[in-house]
Amino acid sequence: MRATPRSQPAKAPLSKEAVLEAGLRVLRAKGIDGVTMRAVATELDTGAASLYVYVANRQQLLNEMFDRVVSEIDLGEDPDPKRWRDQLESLLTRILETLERHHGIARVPLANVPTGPNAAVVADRVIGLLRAGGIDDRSIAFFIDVVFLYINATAYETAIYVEEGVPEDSIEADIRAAFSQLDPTTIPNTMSMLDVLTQGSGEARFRFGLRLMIEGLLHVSPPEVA
Amino acid sequence: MRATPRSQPAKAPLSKEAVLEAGLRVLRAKGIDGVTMRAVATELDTGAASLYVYVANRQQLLNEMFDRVVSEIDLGEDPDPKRWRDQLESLLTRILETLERHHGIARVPLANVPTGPNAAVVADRVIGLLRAGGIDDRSIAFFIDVVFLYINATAYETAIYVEEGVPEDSIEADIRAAFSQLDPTTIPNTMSMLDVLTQGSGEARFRFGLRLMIEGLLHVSPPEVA
DNA sequence: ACCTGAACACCGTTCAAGT
DNA sequence: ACCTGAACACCGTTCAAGT
Repeated sequence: MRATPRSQPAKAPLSKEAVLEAGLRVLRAKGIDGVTMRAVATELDTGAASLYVYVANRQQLLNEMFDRVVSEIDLGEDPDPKRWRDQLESLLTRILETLERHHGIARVPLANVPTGPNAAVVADRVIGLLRAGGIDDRSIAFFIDVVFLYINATAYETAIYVEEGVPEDSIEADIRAAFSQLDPTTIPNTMSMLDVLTQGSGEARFRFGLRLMIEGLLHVSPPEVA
Repeated sequence: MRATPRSQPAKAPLSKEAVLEAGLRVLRAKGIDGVTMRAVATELDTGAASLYVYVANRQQLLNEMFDRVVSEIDLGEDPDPKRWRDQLESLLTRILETLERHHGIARVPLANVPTGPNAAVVADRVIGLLRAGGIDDRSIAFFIDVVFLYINATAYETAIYVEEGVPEDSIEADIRAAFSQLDPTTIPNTMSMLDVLTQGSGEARFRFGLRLMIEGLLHVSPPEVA
């Protein structure tokens, strides 16, 4: 049997597509810090140098991976002025969940304004929901910035705890241990509400923050601009 | 002349203190990513291995540097129920400014709950101001989390732009350029408010977010806890 | 045009050896 | 006890050489 091209061990040819998929596989398996050029290359049975034909550098690889992740987000139903608040809160929560499912990918939009097509569509839907709620454009412009920063930071923080292997329930114990090391007279308020401070899941805290921002939007006057 | 210890070239003896100060000098000069064990060691005229007598590892060095930075924050006057909102907004803004003055140090509290003494005192003061405003403890507990996440993420984002040398005014042009690459029919809302979207300084956006959260606190019911 | 091995200039951390 | 050089196991990126 002659080794024709077709009978080769079937190593898939490289392509930007293949590089991104390999990157996402590595992300799922080892988290964002595990996504090194070498690791992605190994996943593709090649050397790190080969990737540079398809991506300019590691940062651009991560940027493109991010936009792929964002494409998974379900935009939900069209904006309905009667239910815009619920729709908005649900969409924003789905965004968070999608980012959290991809350990640490949220560091990417934290590090540079995402300009991929999918991210733009998601942001556009958020704007649409706010308009359905009758919010003025200037407030919307600022709100978008604030709320995405909040979502990304939340997802990134979650990823770090997962990466460090901190079990959710040990955080409370850690915090208590740390506070007990300090001089209680310098932090009287904290000491008098230690129980309350450590209550509530990350999810509940996130949703409370969302509600604060949305409710605030209904009571704060639009920002002045120069 | 015999070389007595006193007549040596006066290399300051190492100490945790000295290591932290060297770390902060490197931070000011090269940003958070420049704070490598080797760079800090060079600053002290020694090798990286020598630092491990005083700090367990790089992460702990950064943690301790962070608490030192936090010690610079001016807590302001004692909480006054008549002016608590202004006091709170000012304090939170001063926290942001202090973090922004130390390029990228905000990545530290984003990566692990800060448990140093100075951070605890600052948080305690924020709690005190909220109590002066009559906010209930459960809302305070969640608010603290949310607002510090917001501040840290804002400071971190600023640091990245500075590190990458992006001039503040080029961001608008970059965003416009990115949007013009996309299919306008997929982002109708965005296209119809492009001007508004790029208005406003980072400072103005940050303060708007703060106002949303504080105003929200006055209109949202306290979170339920299991 | 695409792919590759080797090299360059870095990292954090450990450890045996010195004082 | 403190300090150190060298080594280990990594990085991202470049480049000359191959096909």
